[in-house]
Amino acid sequence: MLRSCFKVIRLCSKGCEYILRALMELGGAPDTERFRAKELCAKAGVPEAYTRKVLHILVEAGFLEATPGPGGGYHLTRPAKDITLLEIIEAVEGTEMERACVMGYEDCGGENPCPLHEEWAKMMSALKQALSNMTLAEFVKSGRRRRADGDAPGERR
Amino acid sequence: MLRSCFKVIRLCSKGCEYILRALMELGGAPDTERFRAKELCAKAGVPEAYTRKVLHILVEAGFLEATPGPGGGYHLTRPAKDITLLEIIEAVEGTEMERACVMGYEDCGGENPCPLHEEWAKMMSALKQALSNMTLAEFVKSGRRRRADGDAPGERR
DNA sequence: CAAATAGTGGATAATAAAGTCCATGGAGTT
DNA sequence: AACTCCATGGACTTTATTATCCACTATTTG
Repeated sequence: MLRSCFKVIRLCSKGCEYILRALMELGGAPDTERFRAKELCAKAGVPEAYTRKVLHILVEAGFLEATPGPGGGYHLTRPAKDITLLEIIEAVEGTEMERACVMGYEDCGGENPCPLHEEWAKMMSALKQALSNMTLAEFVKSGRRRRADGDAPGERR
Repeated sequence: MLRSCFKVIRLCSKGCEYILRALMELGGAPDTERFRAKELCAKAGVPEAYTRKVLHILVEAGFLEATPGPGGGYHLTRPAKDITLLEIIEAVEGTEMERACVMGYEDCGGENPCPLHEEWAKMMSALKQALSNMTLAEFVKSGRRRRADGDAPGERR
């Protein structure tokens, strides 16, 4: 193995990972309740300063609305059951994710696919399917089940 | 999107990408023929010095044998049709790839899975399946089809 | 209006990954 | 033995990603 070896096969960047972990902590009434970045990040055990940036992305993308000042915070602009994980991930990571060639060819696709193109395309399609089938509401709910099983988040690595 | 934004959803590291691209250039008689790192990397359009490291990994892993000196180079230790892509990728990347939690939880799995654990596990399993179904021989062959379609490798990004 | 709270934005630091360089050493050649 | 070819190994540089800091602005509360 290469000495400085990677986290290979990643669904998404750290930033995206963090926002997912944070959102998972939304808790009972994710639709209406306001939450503050500080608290949420603390609960989720993710770096606040960094995760804030991602929260801001979600504001710009229209998923969240931000209110400054005392009593402020973020809240969802639409019900959690109408937001899919795919939407969130794509908002954070961009939508080129499925376009990138696994083997790094710039021109991969169409009549000039890399040997893995077909398989990878299938894979990505299944992945998108799965992610678009899971709503934020469901996601938060299974997160709560997780916590209920007794767990401290903990950092990877 | 986060400004300095990643290549997300990666099958593997650059090093692994390079070795795949290089191996794809093995050409007609991948079983017997010796090849030199320099030529292969040039053909594949991948950075030689870096890819050499990965070649060496494959030597240590027993896939390749290296012969120094004039007329030397590398050659496969077993027929290309008996080597799967999964083997190669795992040799380069290590086998922990499927163990890593998508959401970055260290303790994900078993009775305490993250909300995406199930889906991701299915995905990874399908991926491994696909990669273990493709032999290096087939891989090289489809690579040749690719080149025949007229392409210059080109760098990503 | 002042004070406190929260998000915004930019600059910068730290870490990890990718990539390069060069000296070393083995293997054939003359 | 001297020379050349080619893989090896380690140190080093560069770039990308992750992470933090701090000054700034908006908004509510007293």
